[in-house]
Amino acid sequence: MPSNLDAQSIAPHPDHDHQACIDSALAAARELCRDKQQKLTKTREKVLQLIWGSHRPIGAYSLMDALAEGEQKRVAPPTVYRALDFLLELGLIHRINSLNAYIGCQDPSHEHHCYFLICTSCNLAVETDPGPFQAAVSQLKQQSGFAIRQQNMEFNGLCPHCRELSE
Amino acid sequence: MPSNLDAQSIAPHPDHDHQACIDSALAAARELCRDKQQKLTKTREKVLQLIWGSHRPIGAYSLMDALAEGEQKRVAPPTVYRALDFLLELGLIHRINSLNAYIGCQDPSHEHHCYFLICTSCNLAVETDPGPFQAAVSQLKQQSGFAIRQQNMEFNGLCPHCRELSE
DNA sequence: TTTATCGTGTTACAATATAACACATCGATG
DNA sequence: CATCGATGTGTTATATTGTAACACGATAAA
Ligand SMILES: [Zn+2]
Ligand SMILES: [Zn+2]
Ligand SMILES: [Zn+2]
Ligand SMILES: [Zn+2]
Repeated sequence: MPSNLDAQSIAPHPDHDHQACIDSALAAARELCRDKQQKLTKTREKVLQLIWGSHRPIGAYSLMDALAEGEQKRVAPPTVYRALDFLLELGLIHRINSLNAYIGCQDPSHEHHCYFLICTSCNLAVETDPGPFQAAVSQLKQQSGFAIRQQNMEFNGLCPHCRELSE
Repeated sequence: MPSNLDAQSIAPHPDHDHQACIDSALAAARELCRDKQQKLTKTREKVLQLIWGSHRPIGAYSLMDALAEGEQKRVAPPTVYRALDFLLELGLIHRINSLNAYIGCQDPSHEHHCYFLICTSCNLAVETDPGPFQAAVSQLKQQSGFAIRQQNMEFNGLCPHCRELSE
């Protein structure tokens, strides 16, 4: 996990140095692509950078709008979706199913399950450690007889910042 | 939870008496609507019944197709979505975000979080007990500072039946 | 140079969901 | 009984999210 997050919480502080998040995410992406012999093309890198524009999930069509900024032509949906598919495949981003939106992965260096806390007020999405849940998952495998391959958790509520504001 | 499920697993056995599932689901729905002073209209009841047609999530447009069977006219999307909204609101059904589809709630008598195991082969979706996960959730609340209001888990894998078939 | 592979451009379309407004039903109230 | 308000439905149009199919271009291996 990146180290420039609030020490008291896994949620990024509103005042944190977010450029550092972007830089380290892009650096990690380049490294991962080198390792896996995949090409981080201009389009893919731009999409990843835009996704890392915030810690909030962003939709495919918003990404198209963002890509269009300062350009002559808009890209068509397939262009964005191909980039998203590539980034998803490599684990550089996650899809938030409840929002039809995409967010950067905090730690793409190894595959992992998709566990998120999502603020219903400001849309902040924080990736969390699946570890503490694995005992319950094991039990569930036993009881259900399912061969669980993918875990996806999306919890909603108020982030620390929005809690303060709502008091 | 209904009692006509396989004793060895929380997954419904392929040969179980499914009509009993439908009947008890509809009975529970009528009771809940009476308690909450809500009207289970013809459309709403029909939609609920169709959703309970299987233990697989079904999409809104498939429901529209099913509603059209043997009828002169097709209903328009808003009709189905209104019924779905009503049923979701009352907790009679759940939405499976990863599939854009809807499935009957196993136990609508009290509010609870949405925890599902979903078979990637046959689409069987089994609702599971959030209980074993709550210790980890508490810890997560502490560490994240989030006020968690809603929990949604969707785990994918092979159901017991499909595991056997794939061996 | 040829060929194969990969990434992109472009057009059209599919699938899911909602907005807005008209109408009908029905029970409460006068 | 007559009227009113609340709720549910019908209807049309449209928004939002995502894909299929095929053509083109760059790159790199043979
Ligand atoms: Zn940041
Ligand atoms: Zn927030
Ligand atoms: Zn059944
Ligand atoms: Zn199965």
